Amino acid sequence: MPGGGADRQRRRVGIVDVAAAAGVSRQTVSNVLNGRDEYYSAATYEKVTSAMQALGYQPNRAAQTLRSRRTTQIGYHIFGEQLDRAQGFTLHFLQSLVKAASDVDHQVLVFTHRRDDPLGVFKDLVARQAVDAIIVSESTVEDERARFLADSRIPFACFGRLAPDLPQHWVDVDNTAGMREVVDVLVAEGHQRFAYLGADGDQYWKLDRLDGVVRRLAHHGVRLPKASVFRGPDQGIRRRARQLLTGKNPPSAIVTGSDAVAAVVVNVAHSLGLRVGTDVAITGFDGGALGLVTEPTLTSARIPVERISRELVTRCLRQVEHGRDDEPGLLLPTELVRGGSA
Amino acid sequence: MPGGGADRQRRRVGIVDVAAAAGVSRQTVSNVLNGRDEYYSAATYEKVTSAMQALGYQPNRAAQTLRSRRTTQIGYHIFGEQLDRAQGFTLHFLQSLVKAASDVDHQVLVFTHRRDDPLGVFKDLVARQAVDAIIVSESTVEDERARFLADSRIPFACFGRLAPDLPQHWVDVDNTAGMREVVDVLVAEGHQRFAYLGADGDQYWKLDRLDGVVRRLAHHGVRLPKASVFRGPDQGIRRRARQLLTGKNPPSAIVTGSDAVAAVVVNVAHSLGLRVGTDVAITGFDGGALGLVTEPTLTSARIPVERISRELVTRCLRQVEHGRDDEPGLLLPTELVRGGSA
DNA sequence: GATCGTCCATGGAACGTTCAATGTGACGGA
DNA sequence: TCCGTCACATTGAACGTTCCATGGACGATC
Repeated sequence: MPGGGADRQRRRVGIVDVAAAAGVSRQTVSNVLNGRDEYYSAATYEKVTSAMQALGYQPNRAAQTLRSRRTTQIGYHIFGEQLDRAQGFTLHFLQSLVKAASDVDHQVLVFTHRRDDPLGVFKDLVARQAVDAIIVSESTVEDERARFLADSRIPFACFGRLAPDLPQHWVDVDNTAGMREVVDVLVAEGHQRFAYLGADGDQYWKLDRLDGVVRRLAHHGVRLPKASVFRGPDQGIRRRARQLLTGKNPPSAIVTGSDAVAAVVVNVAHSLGLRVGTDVAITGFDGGALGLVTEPTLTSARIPVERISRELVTRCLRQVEHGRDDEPGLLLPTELVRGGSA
Repeated sequence: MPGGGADRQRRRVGIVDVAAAAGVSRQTVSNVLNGRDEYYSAATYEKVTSAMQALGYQPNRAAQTLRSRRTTQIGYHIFGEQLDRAQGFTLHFLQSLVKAASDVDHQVLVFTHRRDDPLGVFKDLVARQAVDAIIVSESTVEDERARFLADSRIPFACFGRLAPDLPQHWVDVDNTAGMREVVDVLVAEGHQRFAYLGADGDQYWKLDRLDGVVRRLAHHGVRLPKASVFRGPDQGIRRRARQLLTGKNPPSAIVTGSDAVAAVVVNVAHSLGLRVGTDVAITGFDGGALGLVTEPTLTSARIPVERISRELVTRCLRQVEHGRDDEPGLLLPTELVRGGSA
């Protein structure tokens, strides 16, 4: 093999190349890389970083992970079936999660469960060192995924409050308080005849929202008749909204459990020739993009998605770093968005 | 240190432990793991797999990646701004992508670009060995991301057709053909007065859909007056739909550019007291979940999301394995979904 | 009986990084 | 002079796997 084209397959530039170029040792480069500033002087920092720049060095994550046992990846569990109207919200949340993770130099790995072994993936991902921690959304109070993760001592955080006997690694929205604000606004504007429409399903947050409305109205001394409350699928919502608005003594304000439901109700009201915001007030819950494309825009309780993502990521990292996290669960307030619909 | 609690920090079970338990060498275990069946007998396969089972062995991905230079991860680029109605579709697509990837033992890493350096992330992910390949959706014909990836010799695949001078690593939907089918159905049912409503934006697929409608109607000898064509934002759609339906000589069929637009138009029609599917036909494009929650369900051209995801992943893996892929771009037909709206 | 090919299996080295321990020179106090 | 301390820098080993070259057994062929 004489006369060979030497650099037929050039080696990737690694930490040793940087070390050589900067005239220091491997470990020093590593220290600079990991910001252990008590171990190097300002002068060496300069030498090392400029050598990195010159060589176009990028640390190899596989090697870092192998040695340090940290992946800088967070798993996000996404349901395979989620085909309802919550899609807009879910995507928005995912986007903000990716953003929040990248702000602390982490990536998001999206995964679904296998049908035959719903919980297996969770453990596999960690065992095989694909992720450091897992974020679960739409968790229930007695979430089996959370329980499994806790039992397996896998760092995790849930979007959705957890039962007291579970580790309190959760962040959630104060649905009751959010509805309280919404009701207060409506009452302040003089509304007296209310109705509530929401999606079906027994998720606690759906129940909480209704509950918040009921309680707050009671507090104001306003009656919410049984017949004016309905939770069901989209078609049912549509039918019931029409029924309510065309019946005798129709509600002047319809509070709904989500922006998606509100959008449907707004359309029904339009179809009846009613001016939304004037003839009838309609409110939503979410405060996402959907509320901006309806006409008029929705008055709603905005869920602080960005903050939630940040907090979830923080909770994960604390567990990864300290092996535990004693921070209690976090209940975040919503922010009232005043649109034209109320 | 006598009398020590020996297993205070037990070593993770690795390939050597399996080898020892099975009475074979490391490499043999590795061969079994990677399915190199020409290198081991059925008997050793048995021994090895049962040893793995017994020890609960999970291969360490970091080590595998480091040595083999393969991550079994695919990057998916997601826009930070995507706040329009396409959210439902995007999430659906992501789900199917995760599924398609996991069918070939790969994971999906979701990432966004940094505002200051939109293309940097693409290269970084590959250089740092976070992903093997990248999937780009909503690509334009002259997509700069695609060009960058091609120049950087990074394996990739686009959802959206690419210019001929770019590598043809793309899969797309035949929008024109899809609309052809839709129009054919409407014409067959005797419709003569048409209108077209679609979202604004100059993405080629939006133009293609309109184009498909125009051409096919011409083919049938049906006129589509300029005044009956409109592309614009949601509010504009709503206004124009009302205008069309209440004007003199209203269209009997409204073709729309997407299920999202169709849903809006359906609502407008409802609001005017029209029976959708009887008084006026309305069609969509996507065939996703949205078309099922409207009432009546939408007649639409279904985009074969699952197939698209599979093909995209396949294209990526071919490039990763062979260093290249000469397969041409793939234009997939839609599938006509007959709902009650037409 | 030497040679070859096939089948299965093995051990050394390497992937690129961080951990853990050790070294060095300067400085100050006893 | 000796020792301890501090600030900075270095070296050997390890992480857990796959690549690569080689080895032995066995049967077939010359």
